[in-house]
Amino acid sequence: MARKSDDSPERISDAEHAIMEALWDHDAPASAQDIFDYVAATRDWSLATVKTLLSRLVTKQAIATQPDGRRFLYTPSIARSDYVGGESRRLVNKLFGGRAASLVAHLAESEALSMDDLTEIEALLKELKQ
Amino acid sequence: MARKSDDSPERISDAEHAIMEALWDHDAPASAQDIFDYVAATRDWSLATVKTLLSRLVTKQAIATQPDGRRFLYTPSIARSDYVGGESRRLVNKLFGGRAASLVAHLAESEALSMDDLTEIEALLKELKQ
DNA sequence: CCTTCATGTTTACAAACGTAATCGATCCAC
DNA sequence: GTGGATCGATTACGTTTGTAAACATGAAGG
Repeated sequence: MARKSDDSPERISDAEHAIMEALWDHDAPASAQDIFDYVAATRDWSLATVKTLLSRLVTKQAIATQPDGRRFLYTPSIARSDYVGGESRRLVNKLFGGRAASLVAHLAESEALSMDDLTEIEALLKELKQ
Repeated sequence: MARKSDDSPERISDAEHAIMEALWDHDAPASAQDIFDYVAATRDWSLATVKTLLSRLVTKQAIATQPDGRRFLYTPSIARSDYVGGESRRLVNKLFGGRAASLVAHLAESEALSMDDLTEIEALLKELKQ
């Protein structure tokens, strides 16, 4: 048998990720031009580049298209929080043997967390624990 | 002018990272063969592949060599904890706008943290806070 | 000495990525 | 209806990555 029509969530590259962020943020279906305008602030890309990235994302099934006249509107087909979760997990697996607590420990020890952060997290944990 | 003899810590790829882990773990200077034996457990690589990755890492100045007879011994030139810190920060910047606390929040909410993890982290925080 | 083996170096090659130009079709304004 | 603007699709091209074979060289054994 073997998987034909797929499952494996194709890896999204850095440049592609910038496009995804634009889509997530601008949370209605957006045209290529919209995305281009949006990312122009941060990335110095040509419209052509944005279009290329959009097609690649469509191929990877990370976004979906819907026709709108003679153009397309694009929508993310995965939720940002799922993506973020996946990437976080990847990192935790790769660097902390899958133990998320180790990540937190590392952040804390390396002072990536301010005192305020600590307090905030502590409150959060308290809430989650009960 | 422009930077000649460099600074920017060259990005380490996934495959290269596996080599780094081997070096960090096997914490004496190691030969290519040593690394090969070491990673054989997890990655089905040929010795040639390991050698290629080692040279690339040398080029990227992530590891240093010291001659040992007619071969080389390799040593990481960056500490694992620095690397881990850098990668973690990268992720936090990319996905959480630089706010590490958001990462923790996300892990917690998405139940990437078990009850035990929560307790463990809570204890950790308590310790760090005072 | 000559063969064999170990070792680093060079070269290889396909896939993914970053970045874009070009092409073909369509729509809009004159 | 014609010329320019606008779109998606196709093609391009250099770099990085994954994976390795081929090559050169020196050591070691017989």
